[in-house]
Amino acid sequence: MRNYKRSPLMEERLAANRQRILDAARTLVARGGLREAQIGAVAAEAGLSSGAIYRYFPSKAELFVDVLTEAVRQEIEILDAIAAGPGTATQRLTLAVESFVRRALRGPNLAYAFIAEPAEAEVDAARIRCRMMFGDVFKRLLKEGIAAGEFPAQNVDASAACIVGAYTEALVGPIAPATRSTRSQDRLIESVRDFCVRAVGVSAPITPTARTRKSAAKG
Amino acid sequence: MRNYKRSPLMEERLAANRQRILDAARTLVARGGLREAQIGAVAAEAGLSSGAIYRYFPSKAELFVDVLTEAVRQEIEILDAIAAGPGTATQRLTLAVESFVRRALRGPNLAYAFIAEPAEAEVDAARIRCRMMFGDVFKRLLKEGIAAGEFPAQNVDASAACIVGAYTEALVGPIAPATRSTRSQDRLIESVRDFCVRAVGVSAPITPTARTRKSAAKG
DNA sequence: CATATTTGTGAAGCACAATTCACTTTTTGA
DNA sequence: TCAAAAAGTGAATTGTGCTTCACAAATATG
Repeated sequence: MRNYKRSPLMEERLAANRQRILDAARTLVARGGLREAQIGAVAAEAGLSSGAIYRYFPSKAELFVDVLTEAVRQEIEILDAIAAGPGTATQRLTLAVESFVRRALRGPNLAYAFIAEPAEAEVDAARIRCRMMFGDVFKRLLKEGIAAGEFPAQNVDASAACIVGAYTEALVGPIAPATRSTRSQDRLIESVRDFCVRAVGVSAPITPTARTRKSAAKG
Repeated sequence: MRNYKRSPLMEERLAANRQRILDAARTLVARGGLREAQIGAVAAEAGLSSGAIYRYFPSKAELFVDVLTEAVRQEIEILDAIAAGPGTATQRLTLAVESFVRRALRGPNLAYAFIAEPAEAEVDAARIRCRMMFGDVFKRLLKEGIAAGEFPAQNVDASAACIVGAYTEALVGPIAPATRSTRSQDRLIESVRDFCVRAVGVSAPITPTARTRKSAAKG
């Protein structure tokens, strides 16, 4: 028995286990935050023993960096698609913020829980990188809008960070927990979206169903 | 020896110790975040033994709730003074954001480190309350501005939260660490300030030395 | 000054949760 | 079917840092 080789079936099962661990971790974080997502709990949720986790991930920190990375990658893809899509920069910015906030509120998407929550240094570092990635999407959008004359000149680094900060706070801060009904969620989404759009200096405020109106007179 | 009474001198020394503990904790947090501020370190910094801490505070959590509360109270006082002061709502908002960001960047004021950092549930709860207190100051300002016709109607709860989130992110997020020179700090302060002012819907953007200009034409 | 009371000390105790490891079960290859 | 290899188990180990506590030092009272 020199040459041990995993059968394709086994290979698959292992990959499935790994994914189940990631999913379990994600679920627990979405449910109760990183605080609740202990190795034991993750293992139980995944239907494995705590020891088994360490066959798949070298440490708790690395596990959660992976969870975070995966969750954020999905979000970034969506944001990127919107940013690269059709329409004016204003329209795309509007859509990007709205879509992010809506998805976050819907949960258990948890990218948002991750952006905001604390953890061991290693995970923390990954979180900062992720916030930066989100910021970069907006930064690009801002540059385009400024070039197109839609937005006034501004410090795009700062504005991008402010946008990320603004909707994060609105999502995980004191406001969100009180926001339960679909009705009030919609209101929150609109409010945050409009806040961000105004913040980058769009002169004609956007109304619920946004369309470009070059000729719009301002009050 | 039935009726033991502390001499005034002793009373004073105890109060001084208590304050020294609070200061030590504050210093350590400002220096290395909550992560570094362990009971042992706080005790050493205060020139006491770890056991002594527990003569003054029932637990680490309560100690840090007190530290946080004290730090935030100072900030709120300043913000409140600005909010209640003279000038249009726009001017006061401008000044409030600018002043907060400037003070935070100056450090070791650490109110900001506290707003953003994680901790045990108890401290976390206090942090949320504090963010709400900051939000409330802006909320009032927004209401006034709307009443005065300076800002368009908007969800003041959401906008206030967004403002707090925006400058917090700009301060503790990815941007701030790179911001070292006074020059670039000034730029950051201006950028964040302008972002927030535009965000609430002031039609005429504010320039470094702000003045109201009703008639400003747009490009 | 003698004694009760409070304050200060810091090593020991404790709780909690990550990680390891001796062992069992399962899979693989002959 | 059997032995080597790998995967899985979960109780024991470990590390970390808050909290306690038996004792010492200081302070107050008679």
